[in-house]
Amino acid sequence: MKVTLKEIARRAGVTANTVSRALNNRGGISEATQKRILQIAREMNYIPDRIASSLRSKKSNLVGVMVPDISNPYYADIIRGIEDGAFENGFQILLSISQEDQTREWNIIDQFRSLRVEGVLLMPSYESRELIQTIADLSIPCVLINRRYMGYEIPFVMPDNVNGIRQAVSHLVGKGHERIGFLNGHPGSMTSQIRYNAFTESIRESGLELAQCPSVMCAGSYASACEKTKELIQNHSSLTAIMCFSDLLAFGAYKAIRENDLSIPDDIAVVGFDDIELSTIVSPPLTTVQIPRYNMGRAAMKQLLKSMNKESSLSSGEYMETKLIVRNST
Amino acid sequence: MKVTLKEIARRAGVTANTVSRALNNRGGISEATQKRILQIAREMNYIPDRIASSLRSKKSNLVGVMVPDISNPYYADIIRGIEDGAFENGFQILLSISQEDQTREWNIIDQFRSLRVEGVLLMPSYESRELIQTIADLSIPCVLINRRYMGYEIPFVMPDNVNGIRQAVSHLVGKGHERIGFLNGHPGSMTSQIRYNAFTESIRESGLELAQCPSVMCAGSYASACEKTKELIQNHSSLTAIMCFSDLLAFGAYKAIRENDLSIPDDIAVVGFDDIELSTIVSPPLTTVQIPRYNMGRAAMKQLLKSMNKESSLSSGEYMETKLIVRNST
DNA sequence: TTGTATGCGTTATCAG
DNA sequence: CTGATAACGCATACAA
Repeated sequence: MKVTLKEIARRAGVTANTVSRALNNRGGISEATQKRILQIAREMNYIPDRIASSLRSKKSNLVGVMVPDISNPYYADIIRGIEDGAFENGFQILLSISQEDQTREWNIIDQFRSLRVEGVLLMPSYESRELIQTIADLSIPCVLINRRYMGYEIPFVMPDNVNGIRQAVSHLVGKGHERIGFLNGHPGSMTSQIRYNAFTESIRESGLELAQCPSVMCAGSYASACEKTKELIQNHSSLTAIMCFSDLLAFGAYKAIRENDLSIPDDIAVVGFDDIELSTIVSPPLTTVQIPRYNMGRAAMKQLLKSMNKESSLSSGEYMETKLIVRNST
Repeated sequence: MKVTLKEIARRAGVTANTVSRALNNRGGISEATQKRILQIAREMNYIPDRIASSLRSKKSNLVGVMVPDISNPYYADIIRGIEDGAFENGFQILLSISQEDQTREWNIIDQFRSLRVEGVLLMPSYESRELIQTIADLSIPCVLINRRYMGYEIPFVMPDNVNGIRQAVSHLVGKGHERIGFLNGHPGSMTSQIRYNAFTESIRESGLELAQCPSVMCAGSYASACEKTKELIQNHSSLTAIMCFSDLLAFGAYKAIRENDLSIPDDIAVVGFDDIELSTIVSPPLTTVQIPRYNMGRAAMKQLLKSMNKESSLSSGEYMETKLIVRNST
């Protein structure tokens, strides 16, 4: 049978109310009785019923986390950061996978609301403005990760893409490269645009000729990266380096370069973005821009807690510093 | 303000009860009123309060899923299967990451109980017998994934490791290999034992001499695999093939083989286990034993639903069929 | 077909 | 310091 406050109260010869105060350490109780009650609760293997507790107190201690794809180690690390942050603050996360599917996203938000989450951490898909608008209208505390939406006063945490690209380009330029290609990601993604702009800007800053630094977009998959890289190097045989939107795409580039009987880094140097574990495993190990994923998760949770406590009514954004990791592909 | 049944009832000129029946399509109501109520509910943007509903109905529609590590794409696919299965049956999953940490595991179980999950899907760490015992004692419907515990009547879903290894060994033998090494995983893991036994058994079945087929264990990481493979090929220079516990370890073996200036597959063939995405990306693409991860997740969910409906009081186990994927490493 | 009364397990607000 | 009482939002049983 289920152990309830009432049961414990009966055994302890007090009322449920007193037991509740003892267990929640809410004071207004003598140390002796509290100790006795705690003892009895332990003996009876009591587990508080958070369903009931939430209903009455209107505090669920739940935070909703919506992530597009769990297979991607990129998100996995962020989630770990979020979880640790939540745990330390007595919150539990409700993790839901949207698979970049808008219908699913709406479902997930409804479920979050239905379970009375106290806040949400979102990594929304490309076009989720309406969703974000709804969240805002409902005034559910919210922090965006990886993306920001201009025109909305919603806090966000994302990598400093611009500086990351700049670090990579500077490195290549420092190595003497003057003809650098850019293998970009999915056309619809905001991040693609940001990184592309950062790339052209960095090229300009370095005094290189943009005309010598062509770029292509690919669908975002390994296979598409390989295909597009082939086009890139066949159309621009003078390229000596390729900057990639992500590590995964860099691996596609690896394949393309190899299949053209060129070598890395001697014929073409390659730089990735993300620093996933795999980057140390491939050969040659990939030079890449590291994103502090775990810390991004923690930072997001921290911001959310602030929002929830209404500490800052002003929306605040945070750009996380990237770091260039030099390995043997450059 | 929060929209409740009562609010809707007031607007519709009925009682909360009637609204409840309308929304839950529970019958005993005229089509006209139901329609009207649904309409009003939609207009008011009503979201059912599952906290309250659970408390009263004693049905949370929640299933707890405990997974050791979310970074591992192996688990990610299983989780997708679970989620899809849950979704189709009106359940939501509560996903928690144990990080193979026992304390955390206990915490997670307590949280599951606290939120009144109706069942749990567990991928427990090496030594969690006590935990499993507790679950059993509480008679919480439960299905284990990847592991089974002898002596407990708990349903499980796991890959057919024995046949998987057999498929791989047969393949190698068919290619003419007679000296096959086995790079095993973490010593404490049950799966390591199973696969090791399956390996020696397969070698015997194939008529090969076990003495020519040495095996080593490694800590389970990429680096440890590399190190142990070096030892293996240095101590047994006649080896022409290595069967690996997992794809990740196979990549460690790749590195070791390369650093010994040997080539894959000409000098040494390599077979992995799991078929993670990466296997197609490395070069040469890895021959490996595919585990139907997504379907394992679905199967586990299916079993759990059965347990929850008490359809089968008998514990049932399920071994999922593996499939050899031949690529260029053999 | 609909309404009324009751309780799920807990916490909040009083009063004692 | 402790107890009595009500309320959270919903679903169940029964009455009308």
